[in-house]
Amino acid sequence: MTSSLGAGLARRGVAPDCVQTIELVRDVLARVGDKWTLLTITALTPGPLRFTALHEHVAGISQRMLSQTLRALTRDGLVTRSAYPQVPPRVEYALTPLGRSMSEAVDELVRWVRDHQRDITRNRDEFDQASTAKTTNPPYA
Amino acid sequence: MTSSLGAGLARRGVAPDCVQTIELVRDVLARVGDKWTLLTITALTPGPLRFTALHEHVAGISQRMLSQTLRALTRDGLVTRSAYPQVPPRVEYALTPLGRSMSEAVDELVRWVRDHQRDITRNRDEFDQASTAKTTNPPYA
DNA sequence: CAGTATCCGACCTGATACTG
DNA sequence: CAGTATCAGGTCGGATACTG
Repeated sequence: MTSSLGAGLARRGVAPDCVQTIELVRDVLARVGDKWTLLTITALTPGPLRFTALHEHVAGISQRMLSQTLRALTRDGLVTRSAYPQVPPRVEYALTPLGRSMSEAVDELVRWVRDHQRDITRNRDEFDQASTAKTTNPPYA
Repeated sequence: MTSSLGAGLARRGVAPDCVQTIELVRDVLARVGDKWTLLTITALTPGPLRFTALHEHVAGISQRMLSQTLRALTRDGLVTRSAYPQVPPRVEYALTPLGRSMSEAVDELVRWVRDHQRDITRNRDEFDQASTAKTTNPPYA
């Protein structure tokens, strides 16, 4: 079996710490899957950046979302926030070793998606076409 | 560099198909990170299951959400839906080879999370404590 | 510069009820 | 059995305006 999640995670009555794990997994997965995290991490991969620089690199993000995303990443220890007491203020964000480590793990998945991109989009097209078709001409009819 | 996303994805002016890739990546990541997908896939890993069986295996899911999750997975070609024309109706869901393939890729990430679980929760605790502390006793003060 | 505060619409989710 | 329809509550994200 493929599952490092353990057999029967979805069953009722799994061990509490296993449940805790699955929740954290979903949590991390959800974070990396949210609208801006992946882009932000990618922007930080070459090296540290200041808030404004990030704001420019991650096209389309608002200050609010960037700030929020960075705080979440910092909280998890994936990114460091270094504030230098200057006027005007200067704050640099950088990936931590943990952050890079995760980034690499995520990259596996990124690679998978890239390798199977065609399959997925084709499947979607077929599905959508079939769904549309059934209104005018049901399959198997 | 670690990035199979390519350098500068977050920059303006990246190649269109690269943008398409990143969007699909986020899309897949978001799906796998949503509340029920991982649990559903895990439930299907041992073998095919009927709708009601899934509903029982994935504790806490509503019919609505299960139906929605399954449709999304089916659309992407990760799961097959086989309806047998009987009374009462019988519908079986199963992972496709593509679905298993993705499940394995995801498992890498799952393993990573499990391996770094302690780090993350510790980081969070420290961060939260520091945040709370600053109200009563600012750090570095 | 590096954020925070506020408002607001869109979307996601769960609960409940109904159907082929 | 295997769903869909509908509604209410909460959350997410963007736009805008303001601050140390």
